[in-house]
Amino acid sequence: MQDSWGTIDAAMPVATPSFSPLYQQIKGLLVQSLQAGEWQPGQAIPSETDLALRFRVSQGTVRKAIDEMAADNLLVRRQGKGTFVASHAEQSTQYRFLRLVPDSGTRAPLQRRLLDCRRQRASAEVARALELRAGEAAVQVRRLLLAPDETAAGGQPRPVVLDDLWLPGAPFKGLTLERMESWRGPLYRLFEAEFAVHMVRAEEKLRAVAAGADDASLLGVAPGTPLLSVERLSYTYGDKPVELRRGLYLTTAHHYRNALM
Amino acid sequence: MQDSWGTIDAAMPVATPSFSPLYQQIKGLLVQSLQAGEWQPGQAIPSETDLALRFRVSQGTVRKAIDEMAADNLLVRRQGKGTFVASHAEQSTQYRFLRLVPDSGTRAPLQRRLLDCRRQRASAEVARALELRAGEAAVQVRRLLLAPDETAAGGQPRPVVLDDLWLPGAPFKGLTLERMESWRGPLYRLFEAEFAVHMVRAEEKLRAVAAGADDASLLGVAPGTPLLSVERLSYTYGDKPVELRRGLYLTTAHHYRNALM
DNA sequence: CAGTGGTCTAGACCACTAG
DNA sequence: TAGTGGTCTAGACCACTGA
Repeated sequence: MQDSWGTIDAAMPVATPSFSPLYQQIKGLLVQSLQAGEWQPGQAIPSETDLALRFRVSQGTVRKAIDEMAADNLLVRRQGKGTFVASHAEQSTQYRFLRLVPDSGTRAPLQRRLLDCRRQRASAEVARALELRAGEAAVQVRRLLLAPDETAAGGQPRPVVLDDLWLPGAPFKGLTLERMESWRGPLYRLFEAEFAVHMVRAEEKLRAVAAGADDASLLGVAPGTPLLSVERLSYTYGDKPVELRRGLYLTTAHHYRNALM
Repeated sequence: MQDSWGTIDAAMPVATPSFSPLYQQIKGLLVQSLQAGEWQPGQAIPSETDLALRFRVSQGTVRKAIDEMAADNLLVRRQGKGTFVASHAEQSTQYRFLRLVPDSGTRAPLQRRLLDCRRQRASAEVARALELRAGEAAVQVRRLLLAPDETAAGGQPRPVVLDDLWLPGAPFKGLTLERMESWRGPLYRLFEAEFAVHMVRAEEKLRAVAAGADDASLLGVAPGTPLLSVERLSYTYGDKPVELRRGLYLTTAHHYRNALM
C-alpha cells in the first residue's frame, strides 16, 4: 500500500497547483469536464472505477468527490445504473428553483404565456449582475405564469407570476419568442438542451412591493395590491452568473415555501 | 477482518429493529442522545474512536454518521478539538434562521423590544401546528426588532420586524417577559440554555400583505404598506414542532435573502 | 449474470489543537 | 507530545439494475 500522497502528478491535467485534498482536486477536474460539456445533462459519467483508474487514485477518493458533487446537485447517483449529470428534465427537479406553491398544497402544473422577447444593450444594472461589458447585448424576456383557479371549478387560469428575464446575448444567440413558444417544459430545460447553459444554483432577494399600474393590469389585480418581488441571479458551473430574473408573485392563494436548515 | 455485518446486537440500546445501514442506526442513536440531553449544545461529544468502541463498529462507520449530522447542522466538527453539539450561541449560527438583511449589506446588530408575553389556551390553529391537545397552554410573545437607521447618521433605530411567537406551555414553563428582557443574545439561545429546547430546522411560508392599522402603527408605517409576512414553524430533534412564529418584515431598506441549490 | 453504486472494515499517515 | 478530526488506500461484500 502506498500511503504517501500529494498533488496529482504532472502527467495529468491539473488546474490548481496549490495544495488541496486529492478529492477536492478530482472534484475540480470533474467540474471542468461538466463546464466543457464533456458529459451532457442527463447522460451518465464514467463509473467510479473508471474514474479512479483515470485519475490514478482509489475508488474511495473518487467517491468522496462525487458525494460532494451530488450534494451540490451537480450529479445524481442511481444505484445499479450509474452517476448522471443533473438536468432540469427530470420530474423531481422540474421546477427546482420555483418556490411558489398553492396554499391548498395540490401542486397543479402552471401555464406559461410569453409576452415579449427582445435583444438590446444591457443596462448598467444588468451588465453588472451578469458580468457583461457595458453595452454588450442581452436578451430580455417577459412572461406570465398562470395557475388554474381553484375557487371556481373549471374556472379560467389566473396569472400568479409576472417574470422579467435578462440573459447574456452571446450564449443565447438564436433565442426567440417562437423558439420558446414551441417549447414544452421548463425554460431551464430549453436553455440546457438548446444553448448548453445549465443553471446550477441561484440567489434570491425577496421584498414586498405594491403593484404598479402596468404590472397590476397584467396580473389582473388592482394597482397597489401587495406583491412578492423576487429578484433572482442564477449561476452555471464555476459560479458564472447567466440569468437575472425579476418576478412578481401574487400571494393571495399561493405562498413562497422555504426550508431553513 | 469481519466482513459480515447486520443489525447492532441486542446488548446495545437499539431503537429501530428494521433494517437500515449501520451508520444510519448509529445516527439514530446519536440523535436520541441529543434528544435526551446526554450532551448539551456547545459541549463536545465523545471522540470518533470512543463512539466506534461503544457501538462496536469501525471508526469509518461512526464517521459517516457524524458526517450526516454535521451536514444537518446537528453537530459541528472542529479539527484537532473534537465534535460539538450545535448551538445558537456561536457567532456563526447566531441568527441562523433570520434571512432579513439590509440592502446595503452591512449587517448591523438588531435591537429587540418586547411588547407582550402571555400564557393562554392554544387556539385551534396554534394547537394543530404545535401538535398540542385542544385547550392546552401556550405562551404567546410579541416583539419588535429594530435596525439602525442608515439614511440619517446617528438616527434613531427603526422597527423592521414585528414578530408573534407561540410556544408550547409545558416545556416553556417559567418563561416571562422579565426573563427575556434581562437576556442578552438571541431568543433561541435562551430557549436552549434555560428550557433545553434546541431549534434544529424550520419551514417558512412567505406572502406579501398590506399592513393593518395596528401592525402599521407598531412598525411606524402607513396602513396598507406592503409587508413581507413570514410564517415559521420550527422543529427540535426528532421533527418535533416547538415554535410557531409569524413575522411581518418591512422591506423598504431590507430584503429576505435566500440561496437556491 | 456482469456492472454499477452503497456499506463496512482495518490500517496508515496528515493537519490541527492544546497541554 | 498526545489526542482529535481529516485524508487516503485496498479489499470485501451487499443491493440494485438490466441484459
